[in-house]
Amino acid sequence: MTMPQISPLAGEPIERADAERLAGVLKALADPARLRLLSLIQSAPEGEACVCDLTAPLGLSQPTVSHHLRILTEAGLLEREKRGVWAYYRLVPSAIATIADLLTPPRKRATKKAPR
Amino acid sequence: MTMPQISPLAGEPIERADAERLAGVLKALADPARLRLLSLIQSAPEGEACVCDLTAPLGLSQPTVSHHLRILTEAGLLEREKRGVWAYYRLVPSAIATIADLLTPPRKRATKKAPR
DNA sequence: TGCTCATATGCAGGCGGGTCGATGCTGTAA
DNA sequence: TTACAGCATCGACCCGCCTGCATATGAGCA
Repeated sequence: MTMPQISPLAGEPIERADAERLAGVLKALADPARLRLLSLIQSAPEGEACVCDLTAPLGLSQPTVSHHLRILTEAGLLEREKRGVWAYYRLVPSAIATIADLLTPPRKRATKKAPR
Repeated sequence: MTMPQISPLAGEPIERADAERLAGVLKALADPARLRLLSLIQSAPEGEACVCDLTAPLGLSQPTVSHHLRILTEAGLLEREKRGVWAYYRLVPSAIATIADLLTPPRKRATKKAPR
């Protein structure tokens, strides 16, 4: 899932393709279980966690947790590192920061001041 | 749809209720048609648009457009004003800014915007 | 080689959501 | 009052997604 380059809330209306790409990333975020996964991973020691650490606090089965982690990884929000038998997931901070920037109505394009 | 108060990507793991509220707002955003609606309304003259102006550029039927506008309004992203026969929609800028802030990890603002 | 544990994948059920046609509702104008 | 335009609601269809169970894969160990 590639990240859109233009902001949907500034200047020109966005095209269909850009809207679909951004919607794809937002769909990955728009799930309670996945939001909690991101939160759990972020707050874990070393900022990483394996599947076995995430199953219990979510109250979901292991296949379901793996499924959500896969969606988040394919969306570019998580990165996976296999160490031995365990698979460690960690956030990709620039990805989420990019989404936040895309959603922020930027006054910065052609104007004077950015009250904020 | 009330807005969550805490950031999902900072500090403590979020609770189920907060995750569901934030996911609800993100679900409203995570649709290509609705992203284009927000973009079209934002870029329209006076920053407002009625349904009849939005049907053609989206290529969707009028009931479908009204349906999406309703979802965005109930999520707190749009506000509706009836003037005569027309219903004018405009952005609620603070709502989208709030979502962007929730997604932004406060301490990690050092990450720069994606180049391009 | 076998065995076990952690994880991923396949499959199926059930539910929610996007879309449209038809219809109802509300102002506006003739 | 009647007719019409803009918009919302209703009903229905279809597709995608969340979930769990069962199973496959793969790594470490005896």
